[in-house]
Amino acid sequence: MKDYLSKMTAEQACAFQADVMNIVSQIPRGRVTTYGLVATLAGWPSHARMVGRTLRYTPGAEKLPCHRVVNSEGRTAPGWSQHRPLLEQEGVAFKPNGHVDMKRHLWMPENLFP
DNA sequence: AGTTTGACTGGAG
DNA sequence: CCTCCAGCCAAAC
Repeated sequence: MKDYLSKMTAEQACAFQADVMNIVSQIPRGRVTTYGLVATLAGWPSHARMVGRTLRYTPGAEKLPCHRVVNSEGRTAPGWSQHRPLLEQEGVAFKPNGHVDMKRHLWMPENLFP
């Protein structure tokens, strides 16, 4: 479970990874979410960077709609030229500044915070 | 064992 | 809006 006082064990890291994959796979078409939010949903707040790493390096992530994950400001991943086009072809609107219009596309599960 | 490195974040300038 | 920075934390050096 959440254990902010010690490092992740191999099992926790694996579970975290699985949770991230599971959460990302549920993002509806044409919607987006953020790294930090995914980390929180997985039960590990403050691990946004870990989410990014998981989506980039974990085999199997390519099958997921990982392009529907952007940073908290609605910016696309640096060094990934296809990120923006992939979203645009799903109907995601970008603001003039090149950021995703989060107001319109940010997705959150229904039963997030009881 | 100490340092650097990010598909991150929020705030300052 | 942009860049820079401290805080963040597991992984890779």
